[in-house]
Amino acid sequence: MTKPPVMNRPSEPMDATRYEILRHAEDLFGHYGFKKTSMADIADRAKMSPGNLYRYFRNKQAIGLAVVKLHFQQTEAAIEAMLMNAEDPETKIRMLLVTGCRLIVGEMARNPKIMELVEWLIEEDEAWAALKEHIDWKRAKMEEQLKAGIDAGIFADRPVYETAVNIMHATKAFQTPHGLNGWRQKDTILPELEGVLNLVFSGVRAAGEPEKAS
Amino acid sequence: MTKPPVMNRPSEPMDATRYEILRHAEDLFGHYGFKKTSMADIADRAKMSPGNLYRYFRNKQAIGLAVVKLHFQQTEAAIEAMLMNAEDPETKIRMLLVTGCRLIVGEMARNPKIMELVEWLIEEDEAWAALKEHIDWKRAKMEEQLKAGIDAGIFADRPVYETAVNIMHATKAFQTPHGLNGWRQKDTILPELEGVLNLVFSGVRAAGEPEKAS
DNA sequence: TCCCTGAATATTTAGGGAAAAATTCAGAAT
DNA sequence: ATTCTGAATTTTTCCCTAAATATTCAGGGA
Repeated sequence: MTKPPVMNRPSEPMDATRYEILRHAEDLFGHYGFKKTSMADIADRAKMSPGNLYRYFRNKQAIGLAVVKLHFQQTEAAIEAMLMNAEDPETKIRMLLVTGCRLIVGEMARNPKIMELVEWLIEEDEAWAALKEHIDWKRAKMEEQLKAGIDAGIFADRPVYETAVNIMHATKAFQTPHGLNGWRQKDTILPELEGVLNLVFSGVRAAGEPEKAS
Repeated sequence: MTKPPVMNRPSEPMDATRYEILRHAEDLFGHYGFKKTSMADIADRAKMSPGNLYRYFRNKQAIGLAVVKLHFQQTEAAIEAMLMNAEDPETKIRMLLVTGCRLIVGEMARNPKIMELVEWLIEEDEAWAALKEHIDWKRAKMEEQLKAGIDAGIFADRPVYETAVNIMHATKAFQTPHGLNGWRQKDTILPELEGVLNLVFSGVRAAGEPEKAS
């Protein structure tokens, strides 16, 4: 049984009215979609006049963006929680990426309207910065684990930032709603991501073969 | 994992009329875009009546698809030519992917209208099979080189099909018009692909560390 | 002053008929 | 028989206006 998604308490300071608007907006966007939800609908639910919404948000898109940002925050919190269960750096990196992917896929099934909103906002260049922040967050987490793995002698000693960026690129198609749409059947995604991760950790070259200058 | 058969891809039998239609259609699609080119336009250029087009193509989409297939064939030919310049398997695999990416990026700059057509056809599920064939072609080429590398002792001895699939997934975002649109500035793509390839060939783990069961 | 309302204004969307384009087809041309 | 034409038919797009919606703003109540 799946509980309906409950929004987390936002981490940024946010007054009660602002939060009240977001709560109802998320609910309505999820039910009817972003475009079919009117400012009047939101105002009704939040028991205020349409005009008042503009004291808290520049416009309707800004409300959509705030909802999306909350979802990113939730995802990050869920990933943090997951990471507590793992011991070694490799497993943590795998979890970081697999959990992220699983959450998006689950969200696309459970809450397609919100995912449409994310995609649309990204196309409109609105959510680009937010998505980039989320990706940077993941990459930074990964850097920590790469560092730990190198210190433990498990990973080859290579620059962590560059390596993290490369891993992010190699798994890019598994991490954005945009990229995930490229797949036809969503149920093969996780094994495929596992495959890429196996490759990424092992590499193609035989042990002892020198690296090529590219 | 089950390997799909690699089928011969002889271009469909193409008589002079059929080719004449395609020539002009490609030209018009490139100039005005697929949707703004009418069957009447194509018929005019090809000096025939609109009705006659339907003796050679089921409908307008089929013409678009044929144009796209031609582009895939051209790309494959260009890649084949490139591969002749390389000696060792690693360089060949790198070229296979880098050249493919470079060609798409170049094509997107030079011929954006045709790339839009590709994307649109894929969304309409029309060109999906053609794209899949193209991807399978690349993957099969890669398998050959993996095999050669393993035989030469340069690559670790792992199943070539699975490895090739994983490499394709890891570079997916660099290989489809769809995926490439996810990038903001196209001029950083090639270095980023190089980075992913370095990672893929070297792997993250330190030499001698055992592989994990995933 | 601060928070808010609701009517006024600006912008976007929806519906429906006209125009254009896609597709079909009866039969002409070769 | 085969290839092709051009008008007839079906489907899609375009365009325009009414209606819906987004956004602004002048002012009301704490």
